[in-house]
Amino acid sequence: MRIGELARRTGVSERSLRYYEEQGLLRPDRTPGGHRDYPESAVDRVIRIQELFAAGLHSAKIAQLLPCMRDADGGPSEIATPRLVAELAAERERIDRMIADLRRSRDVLDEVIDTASEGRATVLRPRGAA
Amino acid sequence: MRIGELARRTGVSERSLRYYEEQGLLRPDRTPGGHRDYPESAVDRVIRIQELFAAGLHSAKIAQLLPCMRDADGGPSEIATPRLVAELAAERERIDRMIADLRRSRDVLDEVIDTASEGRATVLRPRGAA
DNA sequence: CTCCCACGTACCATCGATGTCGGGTTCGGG
DNA sequence: CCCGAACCCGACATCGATGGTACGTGGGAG
Repeated sequence: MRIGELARRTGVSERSLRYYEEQGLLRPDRTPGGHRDYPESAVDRVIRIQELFAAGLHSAKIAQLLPCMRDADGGPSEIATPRLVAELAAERERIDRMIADLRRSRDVLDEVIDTASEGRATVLRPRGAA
Repeated sequence: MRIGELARRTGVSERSLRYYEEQGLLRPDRTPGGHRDYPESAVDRVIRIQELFAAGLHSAKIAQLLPCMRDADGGPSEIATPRLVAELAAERERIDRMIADLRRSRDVLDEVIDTASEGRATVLRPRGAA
């Protein structure tokens, strides 16, 4: 399929798809005229790329990681090197820490939201200075 | 305390502390000579600011949020407006989605790491909380 | 009074993914 | 053949927090 359809089906802009290719994350064929021609599997791949970006991985790391992932087509086409595995383990721990941080921040937001709810009740039923 | 000590105790650069002030997140007193003079409570406050930044909140929203938080000094100095509460609830959901995404990405990394480990000698891999 | 470090302000640079713009080319239906 | 839509490419802009630089000043110890 061409870039327009892939953009529509993934929700990712054409600009970003070209950027992904520039970063080595996608390698579409080209029509004789030079237009990009993506296989069906590109849809899943783009979605996975987006997830990894959301996890804070940089394009360079994703580029190393992608060939080691189980593709929709079958098994991984490459096996991660020990060095890459170490880096991924580090990313894994970073993600764990990030999840913990996010949980704390979420709790903070909950506290403020709760306090505001109580405050509103207090406004309706004043109880003296606090 | 002055900015250098606060930077040392929080691990946040002086540059960032000045930026926080510029964004209305900190309002230190000034010495007669113009140097910033922070209260002891600024340490906790800066740490909280960092957590909120890590959660993806922008400085403007943190500026609104901070006065509504329970301070080390006592209760919140302000109560969140309904409008702010709505925005915070939206942030809360965004954080929830982010956590879910991060879990998925972590699983992806685990899969790659596992695949790489198969066939090799058993590798000790930290098994964090699921 | 003099040092010198810590501090002040102001400004420009950086990172990475993405937006945007402009000008040129390909494609496919009529 | 013609036209408009879709595509290509290259280059510049953007966002936000932070780093870094340059240059001037406060402040405490000697």
